[in-house]
Amino acid sequence: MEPTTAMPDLIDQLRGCGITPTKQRITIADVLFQKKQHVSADQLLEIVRREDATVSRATVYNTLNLFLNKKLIKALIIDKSKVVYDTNTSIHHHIYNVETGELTDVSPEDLGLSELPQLPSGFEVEGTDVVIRVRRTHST
Amino acid sequence: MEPTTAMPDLIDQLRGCGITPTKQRITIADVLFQKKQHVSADQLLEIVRREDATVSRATVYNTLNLFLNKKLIKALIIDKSKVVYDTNTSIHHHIYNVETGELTDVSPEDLGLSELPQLPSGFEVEGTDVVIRVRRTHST
DNA sequence: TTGGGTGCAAACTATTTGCATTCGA
DNA sequence: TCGAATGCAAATAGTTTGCACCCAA
Repeated sequence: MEPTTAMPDLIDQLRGCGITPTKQRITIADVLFQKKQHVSADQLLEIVRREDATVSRATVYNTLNLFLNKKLIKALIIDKSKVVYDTNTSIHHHIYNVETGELTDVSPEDLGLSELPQLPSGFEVEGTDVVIRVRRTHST
Repeated sequence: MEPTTAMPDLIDQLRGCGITPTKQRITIADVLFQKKQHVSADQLLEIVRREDATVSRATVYNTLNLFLNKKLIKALIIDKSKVVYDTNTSIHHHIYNVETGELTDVSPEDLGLSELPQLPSGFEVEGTDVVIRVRRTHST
């Protein structure tokens, strides 16, 4: 892979967000947005290193935080010490298979969560996190 | 406070759950269920130590996990590394004030989240976590 | 009495940070 | 070139664990 010469779209996108497109950041962005999925920092580090073995754990964390600040990704807290990063930044929710760890997106409409409770006036909703934990019904 | 002689209800409740009511566990349960609120492990340790200075951090964690297993409390993950424990074990959701850290309960009815998305058959819902993050609208 | 519970400190996991080196523009 | 970005390792925060001592039954 030749990150600096290849995938100019990705580079432009980063630049457009005011992010200096370094080799590691491009590789990380490539993995994140290519394999559009929910990844933990550790999984991300592992995958990224398959493409560029020189990327450090610190850089992965720094880059994730950078992308978070720039709203390129969302952090998703699934469980105590189980954080995954989501490249889908539109409003949506999640179904979490507690047995397999599999995560599925749910659109707000499918949730019937159109109506929020009336908040005390003077407050605004910053975001709503919904995680539906499911498991396979065991016919045991 | 004389935990072993006072509050026999609490002791009976613990015993009823198959929990040996030790001095520390009674104090912790007292704090948790008296000040019916959402507390972090650290806050809990601090409050508990005001009643009994000899309680160790490890015991607080061990007891919280014990109570969790016995379904006496629920863990509530609010933010990356921000876990609070909730003595309200009925189905309900939360409004989180991101500025003050204040947590408010919301009943499922108030959320209009009566309808869950149809899951693939063979799955059952284990639980649904909803956190609505709010902030005061700044009239700046 | 005695096995489970506790306190302490060390271990562990996930993440952040300080600093010297390297790289992009 | 030169400041920003990186890698490394050490630091930090939150939680768990091993082990000797202690206490509830």
